[in-house]
Amino acid sequence: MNESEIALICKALGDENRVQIIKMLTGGELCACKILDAFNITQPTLSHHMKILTECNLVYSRKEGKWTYYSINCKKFSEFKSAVSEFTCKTSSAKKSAGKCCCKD
Amino acid sequence: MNESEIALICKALGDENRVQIIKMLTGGELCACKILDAFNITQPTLSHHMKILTECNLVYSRKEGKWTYYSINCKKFSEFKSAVSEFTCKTSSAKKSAGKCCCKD
DNA sequence: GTAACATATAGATAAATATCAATATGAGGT
DNA sequence: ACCTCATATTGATATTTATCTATATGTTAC
Repeated sequence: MNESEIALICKALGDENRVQIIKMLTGGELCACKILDAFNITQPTLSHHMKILTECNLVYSRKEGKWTYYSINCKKFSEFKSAVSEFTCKTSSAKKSAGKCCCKD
Repeated sequence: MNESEIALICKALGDENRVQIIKMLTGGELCACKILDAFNITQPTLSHHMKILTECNLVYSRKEGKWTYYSINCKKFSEFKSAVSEFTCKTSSAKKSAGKCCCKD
Protein backbone atom coordinates (compact mmCIF):
# COMPACT_ATOMS: atom_id res chain seq x y z
CA MET A 1 0.00 0.00 0.00
CA ASN A 2 1.52 3.28 -1.11
CA GLU A 3 1.52 6.62 0.71
CA SER A 4 -1.31 7.93 -1.41
CA GLU A 5 -3.65 5.13 -0.42
CA ILE A 6 -2.60 5.32 3.22
CA ALA A 7 -3.47 9.00 3.19
CA LEU A 8 -6.81 8.28 1.54
CA ILE A 9 -7.79 5.74 4.16
CA CYS A 10 -6.54 7.94 6.97
CA LYS A 11 -8.62 10.77 5.60
CA ALA A 12 -11.63 8.47 5.68
CA LEU A 13 -10.81 7.68 9.31
CA GLY A 14 -10.16 11.32 10.09
CA ASP A 15 -13.65 11.88 11.39
CA GLU A 16 -14.86 10.72 14.75
CA ASN A 17 -18.21 9.56 13.43
CA ARG A 18 -16.54 7.38 10.87
CA VAL A 19 -14.13 5.89 13.41
CA GLN A 20 -17.13 5.05 15.52
CA ILE A 21 -18.84 3.47 12.53
CA ILE A 22 -15.80 1.30 11.84
CA LYS A 23 -15.78 0.28 15.47
CA MET A 24 -19.44 -0.74 15.24
CA LEU A 25 -18.75 -2.71 12.09
CA THR A 26 -16.00 -4.72 13.74
CA GLY A 27 -18.87 -6.44 15.52
CA GLY A 28 -20.15 -7.65 12.16
CA GLU A 29 -22.31 -6.52 9.30
CA LEU A 30 -24.88 -3.84 10.07
CA CYS A 31 -27.85 -2.28 8.35
CA ALA A 32 -27.59 1.44 7.61
CA CYS A 33 -30.61 2.10 9.79
CA LYS A 34 -28.94 0.50 12.80
CA ILE A 35 -25.90 2.66 12.33
CA LEU A 36 -28.06 5.73 11.94
CA ASP A 37 -29.75 5.00 15.26
CA ALA A 38 -26.42 5.33 17.02
CA PHE A 39 -25.73 8.87 15.85
CA ASN A 40 -27.25 12.29 16.06
CA ILE A 41 -26.97 12.95 12.37
CA THR A 42 -29.48 12.93 9.56
CA GLN A 43 -29.86 10.07 7.12
CA PRO A 44 -28.22 11.92 4.21
CA THR A 45 -25.23 12.72 6.40
CA LEU A 46 -24.80 9.07 7.27
CA SER A 47 -25.12 8.21 3.59
CA HIS A 48 -22.32 10.68 2.91
CA HIS A 49 -20.06 9.09 5.52
CA MET A 50 -20.76 5.60 4.24
CA LYS A 51 -19.91 6.70 0.75
CA ILE A 52 -16.52 7.92 1.92
CA LEU A 53 -15.88 4.64 3.74
CA THR A 54 -16.94 2.51 0.77
CA GLU A 55 -15.15 4.58 -1.85
CA CYS A 56 -11.80 3.97 -0.21
CA ASN A 57 -12.73 0.26 -0.09
CA LEU A 58 -12.54 0.05 3.66
CA VAL A 59 -16.18 -0.97 3.84
CA TYR A 60 -18.39 -3.15 1.69
CA SER A 61 -22.02 -2.43 1.01
CA ARG A 62 -24.65 -4.96 0.08
CA LYS A 63 -28.27 -4.36 -0.86
CA GLU A 64 -31.00 -6.64 0.37
CA GLY A 65 -34.52 -5.52 -0.34
CA LYS A 66 -35.02 -2.05 1.02
CA TRP A 67 -31.96 -2.28 3.18
CA THR A 68 -28.28 -1.69 2.74
CA TYR A 69 -25.88 -3.67 4.83
CA TYR A 70 -22.36 -2.52 5.52
CA SER A 71 -19.38 -4.55 6.62
CA ILE A 72 -15.67 -4.03 6.94
CA ASN A 73 -13.46 -5.07 4.05
CA CYS A 74 -11.18 -7.15 6.24
CA LYS A 75 -8.55 -7.56 3.58
CA LYS A 76 -8.21 -3.85 2.92
CA PHE A 77 -8.31 -3.04 6.59
CA SER A 78 -5.55 -5.56 7.29
CA GLU A 79 -3.48 -4.09 4.50
CA PHE A 80 -3.90 -0.71 6.10
CA LYS A 81 -2.90 -1.98 9.51
CA SER A 82 0.17 -3.63 8.02
CA ALA A 83 1.12 -0.48 6.16
CA VAL A 84 0.86 1.58 9.33
CA SER A 85 2.84 -1.00 11.28
CA GLU A 86 5.63 -0.82 8.76
CA PHE A 87 6.32 2.72 9.82
CA THR A 88 8.64 1.42 12.46
CA CYS A 89 10.15 3.85 14.80
CA LYS A 90 13.92 3.59 14.79
CA THR A 91 14.04 4.84 18.37
CA SER A 92 15.23 8.18 17.08
CA SER A 93 18.93 7.61 16.54
CA ALA A 94 19.22 11.29 17.46
CA LYS A 95 22.12 11.89 15.15
CA LYS A 96 23.28 15.15 16.63
CA SER A 97 24.47 17.51 13.99
CA ALA A 98 27.49 18.52 16.05
CA GLY A 99 26.96 22.21 15.56
CA LYS A 100 27.09 22.00 11.78
CA CYS A 101 24.15 23.01 9.68
CA CYS A 102 22.11 20.07 8.59
CA CYS A 103 21.01 21.68 5.38
CA LYS A 104 24.02 22.37 3.27
CA ASP A 105 25.91 19.14 3.64
CA MET B 1 -6.71 5.86 22.92
CA ASN B 2 -10.31 6.91 22.31
CA GLU B 3 -12.09 7.40 18.98
CA SER B 4 -11.64 11.14 19.11
CA GLU B 5 -7.87 10.90 19.32
CA ILE B 6 -7.74 8.20 16.67
CA ALA B 7 -9.68 10.49 14.36
CA LEU B 8 -7.36 13.38 15.16
CA ILE B 9 -4.26 11.40 14.32
CA CYS B 10 -5.86 9.94 11.21
CA LYS B 11 -6.75 13.44 10.10
CA ALA B 12 -3.11 14.41 10.53
CA LEU B 13 -2.14 11.41 8.41
CA GLY B 14 -4.87 12.15 5.88
CA ASP B 15 -2.55 14.07 3.62
CA GLU B 16 -0.03 12.44 1.36
CA ASN B 17 2.68 14.97 2.14
CA ARG B 18 2.36 14.28 5.83
CA VAL B 19 2.42 10.52 5.36
CA GLN B 20 5.60 11.00 3.37
CA ILE B 21 7.03 13.16 6.14
CA ILE B 22 6.28 10.50 8.73
CA LYS B 23 7.95 7.95 6.51
CA MET B 24 11.05 10.11 6.29
CA LEU B 25 11.10 10.57 10.04
CA THR B 26 11.06 6.82 10.64
CA GLY B 27 14.65 6.99 9.46
CA GLY B 28 15.45 9.24 12.43
CA GLU B 29 15.38 12.86 13.42
CA LEU B 30 15.46 15.39 10.60
CA CYS B 31 15.95 19.12 10.23
CA ALA B 32 13.02 21.04 8.76
CA CYS B 33 15.19 22.17 5.89
CA LYS B 34 15.97 18.57 4.92
CA ILE B 35 12.30 17.74 4.86
CA LEU B 36 11.56 20.83 2.82
CA ASP B 37 14.10 19.76 0.21
CA ALA B 38 12.10 16.62 -0.44
CA PHE B 39 8.89 18.40 -1.38
CA ASN B 40 7.62 20.86 -3.91
CA ILE B 41 5.99 23.08 -1.34
CA THR B 42 6.93 26.41 0.15
CA GLN B 43 8.49 26.79 3.56
CA PRO B 44 5.32 28.15 5.20
CA THR B 45 3.35 25.21 3.88
CA LEU B 46 5.80 22.78 5.41
CA SER B 47 5.63 24.72 8.66
CA HIS B 48 1.85 24.30 8.55
CA HIS B 49 2.12 20.55 8.02
CA MET B 50 4.65 20.19 10.81
CA LYS B 51 2.38 22.09 13.14
CA ILE B 52 -0.43 19.65 12.45
CA LEU B 53 1.88 16.71 13.09
CA THR B 54 3.26 18.15 16.31
CA GLU B 55 -0.08 19.35 17.66
CA CYS B 56 -1.49 15.84 17.65
CA ASN B 57 1.72 14.75 19.40
CA LEU B 58 2.72 12.38 16.66
CA VAL B 59 5.94 14.31 16.12
CA TYR B 60 8.38 16.05 18.44
CA SER B 61 10.14 19.26 17.59
CA ARG B 62 13.41 20.45 19.03
CA LYS B 63 15.19 23.72 18.45
CA GLU B 64 18.93 23.88 18.06
CA GLY B 65 20.34 27.21 17.05
CA LYS B 66 18.66 28.34 13.88
CA TRP B 67 17.35 24.88 13.13
CA THR B 68 14.35 22.89 14.14
CA TYR B 69 14.63 19.12 14.30
CA TYR B 70 11.64 16.86 14.04
CA SER B 71 11.31 13.27 15.15
CA ILE B 72 8.53 10.78 15.61
CA ASN B 73 6.99 10.46 19.05
CA CYS B 74 7.45 6.72 19.15
CA LYS B 75 5.24 6.25 22.17
CA LYS B 76 2.29 8.07 20.66
CA PHE B 77 2.79 6.41 17.32
CA SER B 78 2.83 2.99 18.96
CA GLU B 79 -0.33 3.81 20.84
CA PHE B 80 -1.92 4.73 17.56
CA LYS B 81 -0.81 1.52 15.90
CA SER B 82 -2.17 -0.48 18.82
CA ALA B 83 -5.47 1.35 18.73
CA VAL B 84 -5.85 0.65 15.03
CA SER B 85 -4.89 -3.00 15.52
CA GLU B 86 -7.60 -3.38 18.12
CA PHE B 87 -10.20 -2.86 15.46
CA THR B 88 -10.18 -6.55 14.76
CA CYS B 89 -12.26 -7.83 11.96
CA LYS B 90 -14.63 -10.53 13.10
CA THR B 91 -14.62 -12.11 9.64
CA SER B 92 -18.07 -10.70 9.01
CA SER B 93 -20.37 -13.17 10.75
CA ALA B 94 -22.81 -12.26 7.97
CA LYS B 95 -25.80 -12.63 10.20
CA LYS B 96 -28.42 -12.83 7.48
CA SER B 97 -31.57 -11.05 8.50
CA ALA B 98 -33.77 -13.79 7.07
CA GLY B 99 -36.07 -11.41 5.29
CA LYS B 100 -36.99 -9.50 8.43
CA CYS B 101 -36.19 -5.85 8.77
CA CYS B 102 -33.08 -5.20 10.75
CA CYS B 103 -34.26 -1.89 12.06
CA LYS B 104 -37.33 -2.40 14.13
CA ASP B 105 -36.31 -5.41 16.17
C1' DG C 1 -51.31 1.48 -8.56
C1' DT C 2 -50.73 3.86 -4.24
C1' DA C 3 -48.65 4.34 0.12
C1' DA C 4 -44.94 3.70 3.29
C1' DC C 5 -40.30 2.92 3.99
C1' DA C 6 -34.92 2.84 3.30
C1' DT C 7 -31.46 4.91 1.10
C1' DA C 8 -29.19 7.99 -2.30
C1' DT C 9 -28.58 12.31 -4.65
C1' DA C 10 -28.86 17.36 -5.39
C1' DG C 11 -28.23 21.80 -3.81
C1' DA C 12 -27.02 25.08 -0.28
C1' DT C 13 -24.09 26.75 3.42
C1' DA C 14 -20.80 27.23 7.01
C1' DA C 15 -16.49 25.61 8.54
C1' DA C 16 -12.08 23.64 7.77
C1' DT C 17 -8.03 22.96 4.91
C1' DA C 18 -3.93 23.47 1.72
C1' DT C 19 -1.47 26.62 -0.30
C1' DC C 20 0.99 30.87 -1.29
C1' DA C 21 3.23 35.68 -0.75
C1' DA C 22 4.57 38.77 2.60
C1' DT C 23 6.26 39.60 7.00
C1' DA C 24 7.88 38.68 11.78
C1' DT C 25 10.98 36.36 14.98
C1' DG C 26 15.07 34.82 16.54
C1' DA C 27 19.81 32.94 16.11
C1' DG C 28 24.64 33.41 14.26
C1' DG C 29 28.21 35.53 11.94
C1' DT C 30 30.87 39.80 10.52
C1' DA D 1 24.66 47.14 14.97
C1' DC D 2 23.77 44.90 10.79
C1' DC D 3 23.03 41.20 7.68
C1' DT D 4 21.83 36.53 6.58
C1' DC D 5 19.62 32.38 7.40
C1' DA D 6 15.87 29.08 9.30
C1' DT D 7 11.47 28.93 10.78
C1' DA D 8 6.91 30.70 12.28
C1' DT D 9 3.00 33.65 11.70
C1' DT D 10 -0.33 36.45 9.18
C1' DG D 11 -3.56 37.22 5.72
C1' DA D 12 -5.60 35.90 1.45
C1' DT D 13 -7.69 32.53 -1.63
C1' DA D 14 -9.37 28.39 -3.68
C1' DT D 15 -10.79 23.88 -2.54
C1' DT D 16 -12.73 20.48 0.30
C1' DT D 17 -15.71 18.95 3.87
C1' DA D 18 -19.69 18.13 7.11
C1' DT D 19 -24.04 19.09 7.55
C1' DC D 20 -28.71 20.22 6.54
C1' DT D 21 -33.35 20.38 3.73
C1' DA D 22 -35.66 18.84 -0.15
C1' DT D 23 -36.22 15.50 -3.53
C1' DA D 24 -35.43 11.24 -6.22
C1' DT D 25 -35.03 6.22 -6.55
C1' DG D 26 -36.20 1.83 -5.62
C1' DT D 27 -38.52 -1.78 -2.66
C1' DT D 28 -42.28 -3.92 -0.16
C1' DA D 29 -47.12 -4.10 1.40
C1' DC D 30 -51.90 -3.25 0.63
